[in-house]
Amino acid sequence: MIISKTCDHAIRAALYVALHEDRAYVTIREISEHLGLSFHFLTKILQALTQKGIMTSFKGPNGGVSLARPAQSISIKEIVVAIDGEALFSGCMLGLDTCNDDHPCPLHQQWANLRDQLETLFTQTTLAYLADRIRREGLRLANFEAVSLVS
Amino acid sequence: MIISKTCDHAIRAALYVALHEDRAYVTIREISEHLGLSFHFLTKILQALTQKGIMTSFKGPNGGVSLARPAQSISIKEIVVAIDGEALFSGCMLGLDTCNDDHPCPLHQQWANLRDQLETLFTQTTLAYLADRIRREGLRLANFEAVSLVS
DNA sequence: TATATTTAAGATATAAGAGTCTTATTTCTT
DNA sequence: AAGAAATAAGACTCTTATATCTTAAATATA
Ligand code: FES
Ligand code: FES
Repeated sequence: MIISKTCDHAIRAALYVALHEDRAYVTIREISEHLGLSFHFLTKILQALTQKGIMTSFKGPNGGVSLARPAQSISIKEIVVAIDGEALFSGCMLGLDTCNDDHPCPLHQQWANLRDQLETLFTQTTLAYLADRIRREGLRLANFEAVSLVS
Repeated sequence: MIISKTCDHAIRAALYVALHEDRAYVTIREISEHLGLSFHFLTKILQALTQKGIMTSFKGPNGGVSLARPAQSISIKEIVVAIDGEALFSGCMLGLDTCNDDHPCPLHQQWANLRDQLETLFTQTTLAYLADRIRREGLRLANFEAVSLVS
C-alpha cells in the first residue's frame, strides 16, 4: 500500500495519544491493546518517533509516551517521513533512481501533480485536526475485532 | 513506494513493447537489456501479463511478446491491478481491514478523494498515450546507466 | 531430423519488512 | 534498599518481495 504497515501503526498510535492529551503519559501497553497490535512491535515503532522528536517518553511507573509538541503542530507528513522516509513525496512513480522535472519518466507529469496534492494534504492534516474529527464523528482507529476506543 | 517494483518493471516493459508495436514480437531479452533489468525476472513478470490477457507470447525463433490488444485500449490501471491487485484503488490508507464510507478511518475522506483521482488518471492513461509522449518528448524509461532506448 | 531460439514453469536464493522475545535501564513506591 | 513498573535496545524469527537459476516445452530453420 501507499504507506508501510509500520507507518500506519505509528499514525494510529499517535492519534490515540493525541486523543488523550490531557494525560501526562499513556502507556504503550494501553495503546497496543486498544489498537489491537503487538506491544513489543509498537514499542519499537514509538521509540523511532521518540528519537525523531515527535514524541517524548518517560520510564518507570506512571511513565509512557506523550506528544513532544502540541497535536496542532504535528502533521501526518512528519510521521510518514519519520517512518517511511521522503520517498513517497519525492520518488519516481516508476521506481527510477531519481524523479526529475528535467528528465521525467512517462508518468511524471501526472504523478507529480497528484503527489503535490498528497504532500499538501499530509502537511496540512495535523494530529489535532484528526483527533477532533475522531471525537466528534466517532471515526475508527482500529479493526472491528480490536478492543474499542471507548474505555 | 506506491506501486511495487515488479509492477513498475511491468509498466516499463509494456511501454517498451508499445513503442515497437510495428514488430510482430519483441524478445524479452531485448526488453530486459534496454530497460536494465534481469532477463529471468522480467520473463516471470511478462508471463503474468500474458496470463492476464494483456500480452500474447510466442515461443521459438522470431518469437517474443506483444500486446494482446491495441495500445490504446490498455490502461496503466489494468497493469497495476494485474500485478499488485486492487488494493491501491480500494484499500484503507491506514491499513485497516476494510475501507468503508460508512465506517471511515480518520484519513478516509481526504484519501478517498485523492485515490479517486489516481484511479481516474490510471484508467484514462493508456499505453498508446504514453508511448506517443515518449516518442515525441523523449521521456526516459530507464535509469541513465541502462542501455539507451535508441537502438 | 537435428539444432538453435525462444518463452514457460518451477525451484532456489537473497533482501527487506514485519513481528517476537530477552535483557538492560530508569523511576516510582514501599 | 528492594521490588515493581515502565521504556530502551538489540537479537532473533517469520513472512513477503525481489531476484536468480535450471529444466521443460514450443517453434523455426537448415
Ligand atoms: S521521473 Fe518518474 S515520477 Fe518523476
Ligand atoms: S477507511 Fe481508511 S481510507 Fe477508507
